[in-house]
Amino acid sequence: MERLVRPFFERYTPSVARELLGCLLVRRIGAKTISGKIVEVEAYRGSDDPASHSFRGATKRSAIMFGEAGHVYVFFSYGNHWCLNFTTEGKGQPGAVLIRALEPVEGVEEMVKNRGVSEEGRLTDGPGKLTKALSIDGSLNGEDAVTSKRLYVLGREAQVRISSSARIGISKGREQQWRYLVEGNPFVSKRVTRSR
DNA sequence: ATACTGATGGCCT
DNA sequence: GGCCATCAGTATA
Repeated sequence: MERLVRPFFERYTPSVARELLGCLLVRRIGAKTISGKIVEVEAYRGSDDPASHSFRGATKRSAIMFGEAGHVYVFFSYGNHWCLNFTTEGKGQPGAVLIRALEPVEGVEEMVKNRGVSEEGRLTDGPGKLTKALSIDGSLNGEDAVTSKRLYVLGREAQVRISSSARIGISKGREQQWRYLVEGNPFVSKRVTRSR
């Protein structure tokens, strides 16, 4: 499999999001490799998307979304969890794809250790869980996934069936069906849309 | 099975 | 002060 290149990310965010499904997310820490197939994502854009961090323009947190596509955007959520995104579109045109769930492929023992659990099940079926499993935190914010040795994405080998829904955990922008899942994959997040 | 809640911090009004 | 791109635990059925 080939690593995803810059032009892949420099497109309309929902298209990038759909095509990230089935790709392999790779995390390398020294000699160790942890990887998983991307099975659930969400697209976030800019001034047309009230659910996005970049809706009201660039802030210290969201500045990365306004920069070059293909970079890692990691933010701290609910005071407890890190969430992983890849930036999209062009400079000045903000966008990012949130990685919501993985199907573990390599380094399962390491994931178990990082998660601090005893069982193998449900290691990466949520955005906060997969960052913990892959040891991803704010120190990777801004990393260039096109050139990084620590965190990158390999293209998919086979076509996947995709279904979509409203995004999870947001109250505005629910009209967009910008959450994408690999149809029938058991590793997608189990939480259902809140009705707040 | 669903429903609610505490933890905990950054960002917004 | 209120609102979150969350999760694990507890309570209730």
